[in-house]
Amino acid sequence: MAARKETSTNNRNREVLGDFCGINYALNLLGGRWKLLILRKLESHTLRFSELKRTLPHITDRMLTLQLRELEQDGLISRTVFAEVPPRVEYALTASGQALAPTWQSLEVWGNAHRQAAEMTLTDKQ
Amino acid sequence: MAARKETSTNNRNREVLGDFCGINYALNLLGGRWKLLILRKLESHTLRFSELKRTLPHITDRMLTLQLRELEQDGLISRTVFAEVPPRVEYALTASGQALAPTWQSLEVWGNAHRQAAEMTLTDKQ
DNA sequence: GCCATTACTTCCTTTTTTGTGTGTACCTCA
DNA sequence: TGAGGTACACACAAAAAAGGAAGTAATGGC
Repeated sequence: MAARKETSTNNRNREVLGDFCGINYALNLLGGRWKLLILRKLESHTLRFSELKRTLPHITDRMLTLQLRELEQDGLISRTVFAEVPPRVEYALTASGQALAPTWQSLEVWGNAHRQAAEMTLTDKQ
Repeated sequence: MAARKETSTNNRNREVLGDFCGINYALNLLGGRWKLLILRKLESHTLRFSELKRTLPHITDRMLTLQLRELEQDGLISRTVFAEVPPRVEYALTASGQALAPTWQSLEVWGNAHRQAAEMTLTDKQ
C-alpha cells in the first residue's frame, strides 16, 4: 500500500496542501499513475479485474490491485465480489466518481490541445 | 531535476501512457506536488519568486525552483528576468497555462464537494 | 569592510511510488 | 491427475519525488 510515514515532512506537506485547497485534496486521491485511466474505463460500464487489466497497457496485477484499493477507499469506485469460482469481482464508479467525469474530459481536451501546441513549436524551431 | 532513467519500465510506462491519452499527458506535466497550486496563484497576476514562495506554505527554495523550471519547460509559464540587483524574476501564465484554468477550477469544485461527502459518510459511521 | 537582499545552485538523505517474481485457493473441465 | 482460469497477497528491488542544509553573485546602504 501507500505506507506513508506519518511524521515525514513529505507526508505533512501532502496533508497540509490537501487541507489548503480542493485541488490538492483531489490530486491526493487521483495522483496514482493509473487512476484516472481506470476511472475513465469505468465511465461507460462496470468492468471486472481481468477486463480492466486487458484495457490498461503494461499494468501489472499488483499495480492494478493497489490502485483499485485506493480508489475504493477514497470512495471513487465500488467493488462487488461474486461468490463464484473462478472468482468474479466487478468495479464501478460511485456517484462521486461519476461526478468527476467532466473534469477528466476537460483535462483530456486540454492535454491533446497542449500536446499539439508543443509539437508545433518544436517543428517551428527546426 | 526529474533525472529520469530512460530505460526503466517506470519511465517507459509514463511515456506510453502519455501517448495513449491526453489525460496522462496532462498528468505528466501537472503531477508535481506544487504545480497546480503555482499555476493557480499565477492566474490573477504575475508573481516573482519570493512572492510565490510566501504564498505557498512550507515550500523550499529548491522545490519552488524545480517546479517552476519544469512548468516553464513544459510551456505552462513564462519566466522574465530583470537585470537588476537584487535580482527580479517574474513568472506568468502562458496562453496554454491560462487555458487550463477552467479545468483546475472544476477540479477544485469537485475536490471540495468530495471532501464534504467523505466527511459526511465518516460522521454517519460514528 | 560588512551586512542584507534575491533568486537561485549543489550535494546529499529520506520518503514514496512503481515494478518483479513467485505463490495461493478454489473449482471445472479434459 | 493435471492443467487452467481468477483475483489477488507477499517479499523484495529499483526508480522517482521530495526535502535539508549550505553556498553564491552582484550590488546598495551603513
